[in-house]
Amino acid sequence: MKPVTLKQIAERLNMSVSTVSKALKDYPDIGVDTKKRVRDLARSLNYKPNSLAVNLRTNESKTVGLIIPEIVHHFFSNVIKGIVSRAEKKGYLVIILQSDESNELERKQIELLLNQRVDGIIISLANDTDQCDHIEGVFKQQIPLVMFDKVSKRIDCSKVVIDDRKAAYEATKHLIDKGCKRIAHFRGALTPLNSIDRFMGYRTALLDHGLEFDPSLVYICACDDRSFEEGKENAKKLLEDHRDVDGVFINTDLVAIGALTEFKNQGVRVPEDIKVVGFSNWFMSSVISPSLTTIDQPGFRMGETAFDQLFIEIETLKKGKDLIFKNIELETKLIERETTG
Amino acid sequence: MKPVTLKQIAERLNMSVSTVSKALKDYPDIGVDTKKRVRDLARSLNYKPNSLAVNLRTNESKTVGLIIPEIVHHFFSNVIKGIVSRAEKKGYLVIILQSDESNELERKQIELLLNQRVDGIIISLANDTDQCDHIEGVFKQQIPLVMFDKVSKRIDCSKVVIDDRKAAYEATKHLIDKGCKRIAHFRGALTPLNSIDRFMGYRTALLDHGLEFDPSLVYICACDDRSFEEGKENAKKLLEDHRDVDGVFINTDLVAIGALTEFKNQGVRVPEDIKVVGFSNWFMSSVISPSLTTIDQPGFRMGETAFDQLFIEIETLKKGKDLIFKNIELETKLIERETTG
DNA sequence: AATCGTTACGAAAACGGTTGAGATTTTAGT
DNA sequence: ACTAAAATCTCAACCGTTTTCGTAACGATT
Repeated sequence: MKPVTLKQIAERLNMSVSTVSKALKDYPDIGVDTKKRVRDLARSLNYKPNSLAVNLRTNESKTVGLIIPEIVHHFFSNVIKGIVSRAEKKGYLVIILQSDESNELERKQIELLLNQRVDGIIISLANDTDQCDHIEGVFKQQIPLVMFDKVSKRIDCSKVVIDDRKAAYEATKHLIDKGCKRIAHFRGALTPLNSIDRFMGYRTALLDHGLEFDPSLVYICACDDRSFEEGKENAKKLLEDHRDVDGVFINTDLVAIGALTEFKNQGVRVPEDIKVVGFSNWFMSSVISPSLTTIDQPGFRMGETAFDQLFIEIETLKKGKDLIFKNIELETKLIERETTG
Repeated sequence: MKPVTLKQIAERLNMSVSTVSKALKDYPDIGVDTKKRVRDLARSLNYKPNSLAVNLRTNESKTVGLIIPEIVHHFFSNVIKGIVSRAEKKGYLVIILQSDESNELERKQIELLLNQRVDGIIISLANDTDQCDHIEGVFKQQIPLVMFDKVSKRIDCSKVVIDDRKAAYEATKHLIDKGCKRIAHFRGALTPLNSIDRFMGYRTALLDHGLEFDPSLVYICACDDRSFEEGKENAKKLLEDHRDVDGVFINTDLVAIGALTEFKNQGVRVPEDIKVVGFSNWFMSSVISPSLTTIDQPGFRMGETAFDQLFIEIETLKKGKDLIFKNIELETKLIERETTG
């Protein structure tokens, strides 16, 4: 009923616990026949080491923590999947927590993970996280931490990101190439780095191609769970303010889909009257009509990469060596679909 | 640098480790002033109990395992969110694994979780899981297990489900009420219980309302990552075989969206020529055009409920009492949208 | 016969906390 | 003053493994 322990095996075989332990771990100082006897019995009793004990002894938990702003989200669930799949291969388990875009929750959850003695942490910061002392705490405990997607310049650690600026530049340039002369931008919140970078990419692309940058064409949205509505609202405002706009680059697919809906409701034709480019390549963007041109943000690979880097750092730290932080930028690509057709 | 231990506190205060431990846990046999001294120091040193040690001693890990077929999935990510949020409130952490709809992986992952000594397991079975001896193993270890969504009749345990049959009945009846006379059904794979139940609900609804049940109107799809394509393919076949069909009830929203796409491509008007009802109420169903009438499957609440039940069972088992398995059915509701407008 | 080197195993400390059973001191009751 | 009863604190075992160090046995070497 209760799981078998080394002790029970030792008693049955009339040997000491240490011998059994060593036999199972193939220590050279155990006789071959003893090893065989131990292993046979262990197998037949279905012995599995108690990880709680192993963890305590070895001072590692073989688990990593993952904190993301929102679980129900195409991009993040892809990241989760990437992390989980890599972790499993390396014998690690993943504990998931959701910060709900709240800095405060994020703090608590980091505490939680530290108390749980996770071997490492992967995090995408909440939107309202600007001060990061809670993150510093992680390094004090000698636990590696990798950031992805929403990162902070303030913290010195490995980061897995895309080149938001470049991607946004490409998206905007695509609109220009398609003949757009007056291009609006629905940007994300003001603090997150990636939202800033996308904005910068948009602006640079305009200026590089001899188009005027007009701040009144930039609309802000929080990109939270109201994204879709925000897209509609911004689109509505846009149509009221600027009837001459012929292209929009939008910070997130979901917002873009909201905008598309509003355009359709008001009889504005896409792509004939306005062309639209989104960001992230949510699955639904490929199945709506008109399908949405967007930037593919490789969530799955970001997850994989983030874990791989974390794993390297865990191993490095175990060997007592110094960490070398990497800034890994993954390639994005423009997916051309009907909204810029 | 390294986390503070009880021992260190004890030494500083010239008392024994046990006194410190008890003081922090508010044992009645420790003096009030001692308690205060201990607590003050513990706070100032930022003491946090080492959960690895606590876990070993108390023989509980304060973590639960969750196995789902697919992480990147609107329904499942909602479930995850529900579970994680409830677990966190009760001081539990959640380890997530993905079975990828593979029975074999499922086995391994259950092993993994058992070795990790999780306090409980929540699982939605893989499509191809029909024999369940690996699940029996969980109960042998006295670890509670709760199934949700894709459950098995073969296993005696608590289950959180929706009344698939009733929901499917309602969906089909809705089509009938809207005037459909010849209603097709795109069903899920053959083994999963919920796919069978939905099929039964569909059939019963037809018969109850004097419509003929025609097996050739039933199409099968695996509902895996090719769902969207499957929807298109089935729709294509349907249009080839049965031009007279005026309504379809489809096992999953994503398949339905694939079907809608094919209908649109072929110039079949929805809802005028064919009315469509999906299942699950994926977020995207509300933002596509025409928006999809569907059955709302409360993923978040299912997650919450599953964890709550698991929690009850964990507590029950701790007290040494016998478990009472519950079969919890959550309410679904029909969301009427444009595809049956 | 004393020394040495192997080989094969065991004892015991450790990891960091929990907890019941004493031990010691203080307080109260007669 | 003497004892019973509280009140407070410490001991020590324990959870299941890992790992260092010690040592017994035995044949080989000098």
